[in-house]
Amino acid sequence: MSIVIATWNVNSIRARMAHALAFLEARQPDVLLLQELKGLEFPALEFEALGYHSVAIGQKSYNGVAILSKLPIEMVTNKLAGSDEDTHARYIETIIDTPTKLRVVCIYLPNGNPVGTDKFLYKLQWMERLIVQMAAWKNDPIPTIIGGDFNVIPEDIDCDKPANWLRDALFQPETRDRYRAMLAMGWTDAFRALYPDTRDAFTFWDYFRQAFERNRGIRIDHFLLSPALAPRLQACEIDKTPRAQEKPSDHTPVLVTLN
DNA sequence: ATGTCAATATACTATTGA
Repeated sequence: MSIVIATWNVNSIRARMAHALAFLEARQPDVLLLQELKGLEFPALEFEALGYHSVAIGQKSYNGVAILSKLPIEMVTNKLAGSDEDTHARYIETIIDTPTKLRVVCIYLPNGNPVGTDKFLYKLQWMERLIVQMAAWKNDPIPTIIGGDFNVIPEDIDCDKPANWLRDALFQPETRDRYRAMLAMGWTDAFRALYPDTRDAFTFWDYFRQAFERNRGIRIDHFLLSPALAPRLQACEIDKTPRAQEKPSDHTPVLVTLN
């Protein structure tokens, strides 16, 4: 008895609907986390026709996240605690009956570029708020999985060439320190735990300069497992198929299998 | 500095965010 959870930044659900439906048909994950919906409308009925319930929080033009689930799903909140001013649609927290309860959290962590602006400070503050939440969940009886676009390049081996990313918010020491603080608390990076030395395993490639064809990418879409959940990690796979199709998202899906 | 894509307003083009 195992459960498969996938995450994918689709870069507009409207533009990527055919890709999303094809991915669900091909891989049949039990749960799919989506980021960067880029609109207020969410096509819940089309996903329901494939047997997926959904919860979504949209925003005009930017951001937006959703969770699709074949299993019963209950929305807990769509706001990350710790700020009254933050109106971005970047967070959904749910409980899914697997049939034992599992806390499934979908995040679209702020990009933070350019460094030295309010955007970068917002990113760091958002990470601080998430860390506070993760500390609270660490000892909760319900195991937790956090998946999504973290906009963090954790280590040098998670990019094609560190020199290309030195000025990028995704690669700053402040950013990486906060990600490492999450791991230091006892959370597990699912992909890296299974493949500690694997290089050139990326989840995002820029649209320009034939970055995908040359595999000049970064690994920024992650699954973090709470200490109680980590022993149930079975597999983690980056599926590059959707990125190779016509008019793709710049990200490709990651799938994790839990027993 | 460059490059590409998607959404939107400024609307057969420019701006913004990524």
